[in-house]
Amino acid sequence: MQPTNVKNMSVVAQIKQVTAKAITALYAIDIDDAAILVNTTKPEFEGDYTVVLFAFVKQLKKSPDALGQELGDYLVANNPTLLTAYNVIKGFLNLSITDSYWLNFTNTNFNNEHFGKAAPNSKRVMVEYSSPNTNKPLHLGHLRNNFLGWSIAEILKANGYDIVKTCIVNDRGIHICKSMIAWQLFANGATPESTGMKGDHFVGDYYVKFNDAYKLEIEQLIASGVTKDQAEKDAPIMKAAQQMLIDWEAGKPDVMQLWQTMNTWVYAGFNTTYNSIGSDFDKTYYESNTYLLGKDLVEQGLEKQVFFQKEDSSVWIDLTADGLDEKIVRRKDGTSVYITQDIGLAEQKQKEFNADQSIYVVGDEQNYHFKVLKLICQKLGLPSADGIFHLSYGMVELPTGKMKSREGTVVDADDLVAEMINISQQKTEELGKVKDFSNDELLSLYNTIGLGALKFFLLRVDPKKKMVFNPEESIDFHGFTGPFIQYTHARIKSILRKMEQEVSSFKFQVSSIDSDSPLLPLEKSLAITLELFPTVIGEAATEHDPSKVAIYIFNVAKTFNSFYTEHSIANAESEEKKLLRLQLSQLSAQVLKTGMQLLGIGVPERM
RNA sequence: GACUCGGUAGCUCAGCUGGAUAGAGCUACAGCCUUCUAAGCUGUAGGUCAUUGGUUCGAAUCCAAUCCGGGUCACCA
Repeated sequence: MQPTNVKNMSVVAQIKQVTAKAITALYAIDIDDAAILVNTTKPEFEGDYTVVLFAFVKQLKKSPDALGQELGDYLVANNPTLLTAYNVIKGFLNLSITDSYWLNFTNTNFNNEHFGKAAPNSKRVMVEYSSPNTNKPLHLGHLRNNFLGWSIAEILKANGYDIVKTCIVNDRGIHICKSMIAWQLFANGATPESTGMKGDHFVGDYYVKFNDAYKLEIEQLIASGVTKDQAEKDAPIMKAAQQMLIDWEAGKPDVMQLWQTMNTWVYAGFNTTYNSIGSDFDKTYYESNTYLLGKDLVEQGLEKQVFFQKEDSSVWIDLTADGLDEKIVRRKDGTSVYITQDIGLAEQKQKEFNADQSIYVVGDEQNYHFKVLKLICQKLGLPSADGIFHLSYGMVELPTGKMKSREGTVVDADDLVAEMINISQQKTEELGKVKDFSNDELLSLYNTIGLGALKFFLLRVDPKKKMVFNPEESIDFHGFTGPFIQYTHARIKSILRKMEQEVSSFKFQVSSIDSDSPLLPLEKSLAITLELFPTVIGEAATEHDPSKVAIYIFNVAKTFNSFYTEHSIANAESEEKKLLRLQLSQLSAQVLKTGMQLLGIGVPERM
């Protein structure tokens, strides 16, 4: 925090600063701002913010009470624009902020569309997310990944970073070959066009068909007296898939042709899904192009003696000193393993984009992998190494437990999105508030609400934690949900539309407020809540946690709704009050809009 | 087994750089639409913060052990 520009400092930061100064002035002791604990005051006590004094009691050899009195006196006397009163209860120094401070705050920010956002800081961050396999369509787990990736990118942008969004498509490997084999065997030349299916679902079906056929062959083999292990190896369809992978790596023309055709189908399907959920990428990497990367780095690693070779000529790194294992980086046959291409890709990204940080949005089952990846890159001395950050997120489970493709409990992304949009249509029609909307407007509204509900549901919990997706609860549009916030925004916009006269002619300038009508509790708590926005955006970025934003804007919406129910804006007690409330309303709408935008969620003008 | 993450209200989750009587939403119950959108607001009910011990002025938060659950420990990705 730069103490030079007081105007841009949060209230809490200012309190810390003046408290540190006060302690220095009173007791000739240097105190770091960060050492001072400031909380919001509990509602049952008088005051807005509380300085916790216990930490200094011992050092200053004062009783909490005496210290509180002295500090309080000094603070209020020396900061008349910020503080108006104090009281001390036990070791807590409760401070009251002046009304004029809050009036000034709303006055200077209500018309600022960038409120909460930081200026560009000339640092670049790459965010890799989504990273699908091309053998099946996206599911609920991918949605969490996509929403997180998009949101963290937006949050970092709001903190001034230059963002490059990337996607690595896993378009090669045995799983793709399985779909290809099954298509050859069972499709009779069918295509997405001929069947009217979305390409990714079409290909995914053949992946399922492969597994069905494979299972059947295993059963037959076992019935003929073969052991299970042997049957799994011997099943003809599996052998065919493995052969196809070899042919693919050899570049056999007909295999390449089929591979390209089927991937094209899948990409068409993915693009539809990405469009509907709002995912986009500045750069897409394909594993078929990157899987050979990193080979030269293995050589370099051997030269630098970061890696070592075993008798069978396979290449390893010893990470036991770092509490991990030995890890292979090149097979004895000279082919590279997964982590090798990741090292290579990290280097490639660095060359291409030269980012200060590289965030990988990947599930927590790969925690170990990314720990290893970062370590190896560091030991190799790659310039990108220290910037590697694994944004690890927990699995999405159903109330019945984990999603299992074998049991058909996987929630398909397209289905889910469609269902959410459907439900938002039903609810909207039931309420009948937008009967004058055109068809296009209606469709766009259903989309905004349906996706808003879904995205908010998946983003409102800490990414690191696994979460339960309850279909019934997630489609609830009340309480801690996206639609609740969208609704609050629409409400505010409705008021602003109705009071356009005031909005345009007075521009809401409130220069003073009469002493007869100080800030009412709900007015003040709304201002206090709004003032937190820049701090929250900063925290969400440093902790890579969009849920911080979700929880915060829910709070803003709740606080606004209480304020709105209690106080009339159009028929306020005085002109000053009316303008103040208009300012608070406009700033609330602004914060809700920006906050939702950071989550990738739109807010309607009406709903 | 080793490593790792978690266990907070009936359910889903906040709170965890130690601070006042642990908070939301959902559910249940009771109220509030002649006044700016009731997808709203207000209230009631709901807790041994997994257990035990420790650290200290103070522990849901830090430490240790135990119990329970997830993940990882592939020449898969």
